[in-house]
Amino acid sequence: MARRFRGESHHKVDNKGRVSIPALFRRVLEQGDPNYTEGLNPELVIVYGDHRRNYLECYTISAIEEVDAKIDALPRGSMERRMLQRLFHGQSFPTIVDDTGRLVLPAKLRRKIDLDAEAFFIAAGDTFQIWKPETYETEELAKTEAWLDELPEDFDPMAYLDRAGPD
Amino acid sequence: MARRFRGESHHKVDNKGRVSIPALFRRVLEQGDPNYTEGLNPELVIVYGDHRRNYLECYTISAIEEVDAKIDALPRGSMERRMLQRLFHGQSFPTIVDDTGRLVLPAKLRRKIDLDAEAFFIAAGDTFQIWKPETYETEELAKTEAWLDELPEDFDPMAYLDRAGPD
DNA sequence: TTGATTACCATGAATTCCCATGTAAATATT
DNA sequence: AATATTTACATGGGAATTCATGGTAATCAA
Repeated sequence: MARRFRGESHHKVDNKGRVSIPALFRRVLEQGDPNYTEGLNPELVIVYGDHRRNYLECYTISAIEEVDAKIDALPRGSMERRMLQRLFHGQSFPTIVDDTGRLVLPAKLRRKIDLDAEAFFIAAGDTFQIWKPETYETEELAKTEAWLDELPEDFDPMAYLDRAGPD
Repeated sequence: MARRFRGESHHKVDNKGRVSIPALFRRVLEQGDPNYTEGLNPELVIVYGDHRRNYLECYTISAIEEVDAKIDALPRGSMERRMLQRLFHGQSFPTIVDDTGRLVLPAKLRRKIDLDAEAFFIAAGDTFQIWKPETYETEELAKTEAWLDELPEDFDPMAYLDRAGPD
């Protein structure tokens, strides 16, 4: 597996939709773009999904190519394939990091996740997500808090690490 | 595989049948036309199929050539070959992007998918589709909603990615 | 010769490009 | 260790370009 994204941070979004990508994430995007060479700017793909998803998920080129290959392997005409094509090919936006390390989020994408002056970036394995800070707090945190609350007082999430094997 | 189409958007259709092709799709059409050179306009092939198909499927030149090659490889006189020839050779329309990045859809094609003032474009792997927005919503979306409803409450379609797959 | 198709021109809005600046982080210098 | 120097980062502004769309004139086909 390629290098992973790691970390979280907040960045300003200007009225043209420009937002700085966390510097560490940029390094990963560079390494994940087979066409990237020193001096150039890496490409990436933003998957925004349907109305049920309220954040943007960003893939490196090699990560999205892996997804594409899996989709291609599904039988033509199958519902699974159509669903995934719609999500990854239709509801997505290919773009490129600009010279100053920013991403330009078109109005359509900003509107979709109700983003205004600030964006919250958080790593998620081989992708990273962009959230409206308020949404992240109310939805995501509340969700995991609730989940943790159902577990025994002294439960250690690390326990899950050993459950799933090395696949 | 050549560069993929990615994204979705709505565009106006005027009464001459002119409709803008999403700019990103144009780039892919250009790259997929072996005869394209800077300044010229790329060609493409629109496959409309029989009455059962209610959208237009657009192929780059190299994508359609791949299809043609596969058809040529089928035994002469076989039913499969005849079927595919009818679909890809008969029920299709070769055309070219105009100087302003638009496609001109002849009345016949518009009538076939009941297109009027607006068209919905959506990428699907190495082709893109043109739908009447209402048809897309009622047929495609409704169909997948129904399908999703049959799955467990918390099922994540992404799970399909890991089922099949070349790796 | 009339309706349809194609070629040209026009325009506002959105997007990209290029340059600028203050600040934090890293490195080098006494 | 303390200070100076350089480099990387986050952010902002305006000019230049591309896009989506509409209109009119020229050309074609029946």
